[in-house]
Amino acid sequence: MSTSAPSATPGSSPAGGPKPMDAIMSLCKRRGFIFQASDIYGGINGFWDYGPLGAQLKKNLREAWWQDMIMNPCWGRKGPNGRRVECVPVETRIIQHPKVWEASGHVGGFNDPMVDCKETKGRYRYDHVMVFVPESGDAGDKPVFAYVGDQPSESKQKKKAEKTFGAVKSVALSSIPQPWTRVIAPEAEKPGTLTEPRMFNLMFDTIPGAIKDEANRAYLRPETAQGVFLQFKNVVDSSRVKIPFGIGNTGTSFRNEVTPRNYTFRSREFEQAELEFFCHPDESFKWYEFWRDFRMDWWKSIGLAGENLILREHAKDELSHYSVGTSDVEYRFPFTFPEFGELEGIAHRGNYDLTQHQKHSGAKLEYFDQERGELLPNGSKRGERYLPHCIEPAAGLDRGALAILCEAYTKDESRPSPEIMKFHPRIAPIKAAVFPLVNKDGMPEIAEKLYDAVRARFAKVGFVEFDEKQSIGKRYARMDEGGCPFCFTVDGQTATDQTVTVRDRDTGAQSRMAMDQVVKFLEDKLGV
RNA sequence: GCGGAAGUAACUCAACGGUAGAGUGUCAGCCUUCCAAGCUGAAUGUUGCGGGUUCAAAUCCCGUCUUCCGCUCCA
Repeated sequence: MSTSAPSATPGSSPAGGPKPMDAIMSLCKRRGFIFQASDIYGGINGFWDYGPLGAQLKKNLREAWWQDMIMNPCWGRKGPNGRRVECVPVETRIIQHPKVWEASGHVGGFNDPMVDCKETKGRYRYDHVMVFVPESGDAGDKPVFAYVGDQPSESKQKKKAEKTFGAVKSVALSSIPQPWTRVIAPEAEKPGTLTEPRMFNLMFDTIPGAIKDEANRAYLRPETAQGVFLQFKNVVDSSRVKIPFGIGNTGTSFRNEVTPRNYTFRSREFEQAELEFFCHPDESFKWYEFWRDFRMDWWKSIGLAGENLILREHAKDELSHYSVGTSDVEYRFPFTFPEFGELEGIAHRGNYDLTQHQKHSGAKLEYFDQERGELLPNGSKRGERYLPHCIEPAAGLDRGALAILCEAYTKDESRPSPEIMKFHPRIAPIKAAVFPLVNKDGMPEIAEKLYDAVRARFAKVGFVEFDEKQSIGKRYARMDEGGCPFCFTVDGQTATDQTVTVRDRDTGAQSRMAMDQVVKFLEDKLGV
């Protein structure tokens, strides 16, 4: 039988609005994609675990990135220099020397309590803010004037304070009882615009070593990129790479997000897949465009095609201080709809990071390029010494997995199994399933044999399932929710002509094929 | 961080202050020759957690945690 109901468009609900996020989350829990971390203890804010299907889904995503970025970069596409793109991997640690994060700029004004001004949007270090009050210390109902030492606000506020009180003295903001309804912020006009002090400790910290000594404080990395810069010289010295080339790094990072929100989208622990591509400054912008375009194509290739994916070039005033160009690959999540949320940032970082680490570590990180410089009489080039520029495509694997889950979720009420996860076969955690149509007449035995063969061949890329329980309809439905793209069923005809049916998840349509063609069929469909 | 809403079985949800239930799923058996079909049965709950009020709390009160929504934040 062949039922091919019209399938809903992946990526949007039939009405064209956002898909129901609660239904997606419910399915993710029910089928073992995503669980809340420490669920039985009531959960922990900002942390999520993956269940059996989710773990394999994410592994497939990570593997796809590894293959297409490191082992066979850009599917063999030629770079702007007309040559093959070359990349190598590293695997660097979550914990590095604390000075790394000083050099990178991550340790700075963000580990101290800060107060914000609601009127001017100014932000001040709490312990730096002083206040002019009357000499007596009692301002009565009058406002008092906050300032920051050695800033224009100091003299300005002092004048105002003296006009109000006459003789004044200055005290720390922290000595004034909250709420600060009578405090006028440094650049503000109205009183009471300062928030209470807040800690912006973005980075998690820890103390390595058996003895707890503050002097040893180290941080859990907020990005994997820095590990690459730290090992740049070692990689160059040990692996015969030549500029231009990339170094990829994947792994867990931590950010103490102020407000974890939107399911796994803004988690405090998350996994990144980052490539740092080093090139000569003169060629850097071309490489930036190259990577920007490839990364967009890549996300499309694993199933995020459609209107839900966009490439957004950052405006000038949005750029980091070191970047001359940044683009985001963004996906229209149900919870951002109709806006988009970032999946990956492709940043031109110039030579900022290598410069910083060279300065802070004292190590020489320049690259000696023997293919550049004037031609010498002996036929070789003089060479050129420089700090390479860096293009950084930095993807969030958990965000990628979430986008894939959202994109795949399809509700089709016309199907007996209305909820279908339409994963791209390459990413699908379950690759195939084998069923006996009924649990008798020799069918289970034949099906087991087929299952063994398929599993032996494809277990390295995902689950291969065998299911003989309950009705065939329930088994198909289960596979639809798990996102298994192909189900092979042994039926009464199999014993006589060695054929089985293959059912397509997205259409429900079936066709018959020789049993010994099943492995070949899957090889083609799964691309392995 | 602020404001609002919610939290009961794996999922979706019921239950007047008075014995915690249903549907779905899961599991087992029977049946079954292609789509959550049928029959029979089973397991799963300190009602998020901790206090309080009460003879009695899923229910009322307080605290706390988590999730969702809106602000804020997102180096």
